[in-house]
Amino acid sequence: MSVTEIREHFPTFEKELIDDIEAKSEIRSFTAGEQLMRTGQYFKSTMLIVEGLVKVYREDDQGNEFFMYYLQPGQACALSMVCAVKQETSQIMAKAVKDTEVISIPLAYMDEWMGKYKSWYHFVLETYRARFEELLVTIDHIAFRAMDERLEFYLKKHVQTLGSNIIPISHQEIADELNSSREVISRLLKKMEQLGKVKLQRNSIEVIHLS
Amino acid sequence: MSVTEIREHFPTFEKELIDDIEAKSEIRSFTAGEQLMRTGQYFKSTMLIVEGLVKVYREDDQGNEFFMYYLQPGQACALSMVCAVKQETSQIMAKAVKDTEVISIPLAYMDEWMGKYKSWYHFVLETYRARFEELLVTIDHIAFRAMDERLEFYLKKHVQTLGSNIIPISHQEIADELNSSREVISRLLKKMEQLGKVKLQRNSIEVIHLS
DNA sequence: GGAACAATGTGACAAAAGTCATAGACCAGG
DNA sequence: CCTGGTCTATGACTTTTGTCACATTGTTCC
Repeated sequence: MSVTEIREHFPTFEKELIDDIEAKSEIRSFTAGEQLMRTGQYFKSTMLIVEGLVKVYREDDQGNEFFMYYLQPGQACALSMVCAVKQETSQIMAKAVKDTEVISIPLAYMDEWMGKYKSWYHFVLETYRARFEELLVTIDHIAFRAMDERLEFYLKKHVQTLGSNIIPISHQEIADELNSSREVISRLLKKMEQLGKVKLQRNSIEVIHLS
Repeated sequence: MSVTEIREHFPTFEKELIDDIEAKSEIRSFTAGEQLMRTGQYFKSTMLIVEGLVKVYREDDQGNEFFMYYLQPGQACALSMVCAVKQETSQIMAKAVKDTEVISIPLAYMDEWMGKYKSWYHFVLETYRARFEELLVTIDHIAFRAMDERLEFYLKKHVQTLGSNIIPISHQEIADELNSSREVISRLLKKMEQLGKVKLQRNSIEVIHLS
């Protein structure tokens, strides 16, 4: 991991912090589909995303999963930070969607830098705030919105995150992530296609325009 | 606010921190039913609960509200902390359930103490973690559970929080907080009464035993 | 090309939750 | 003790979502 690369994705970090990161952290790579984190796991480090895309989701005892949010380069997993400090276990799962590189920072420095580097302190707090807000938006949707609206929101978010209006995903996968059933998603998608909002192909959805 | 009182509710705080709090914070009182915080408000301070009980809930554009969690003495509002740092607006509402006293700490010290007092630093992070976890539990419930289970959970939480198995609340209020309708809640409660789980009175519910 | 499999489409039905209408029960103030 | 207001009960109905069964269409790999 070069200084330039770190600076590119974390532009607010001051020089000394970047040096410290370079000296003390470790790069870890995950191939698409690999788990970064699973329920019940203890953390010994906190992770900053440098390359790729990570999906964060919740899973209950019966194996139902539920999509929460994506992490992109320049972001960090709030839970790995917050659990790290108290040595608590995680209640969420994270999986690499694309091939992914993360900076793995040992727990000890996480604490030390909070006092030492203003930019690190702000980064950590901003990470908490951003994830907290995302959870609130998630709650809004599942509490207040019906499935058709949630599906549109889900597609919109994917278009933004992937930077492409073609989403490579099956109806079954969407159903899992929204905790619904395949038939329901298929029906809603078909309705959206008739309204000209999307175009359906096998294993992918082309988003034309959403409200 | 006396040193003894602060120490009682925040036993982990070191002596110097308590002195600082005493010197620099302000006590604010709210009567039952009063709003501590509303959507869109800017924060100039962060609040620690000393006495009473505060309900934190979410509200959407159409005025639907949605119960998130209670704050009790010894706890703090994570959002007031996290928003404070970035001067962002809040997306939640907080209301005093009982008469409530809070320590109001100006934003400036919040930051300063993070570096200065280890116990403050840990308190803040633990606050984030705890609220984050509570949000995750909330998401689990609305995503994975049906209304009957959610209702039981809601009642259980109230019994714990209030320290009494008689909950003074109307069916309509419960319906609002679970984002359901009064009739649905009435029907479910009636079913629970037939199963011997609760006893219904006007404006209150006596919890006998929940699974 | 054809077998085997994955993904999608669709009708019929069930279950859960929301809505509407209406009535009775309870309570507070005059 | 009557009256208006709030709270609760309940049947009938609609809508949404979930489930089941089965047909159809692509895809992959011999």
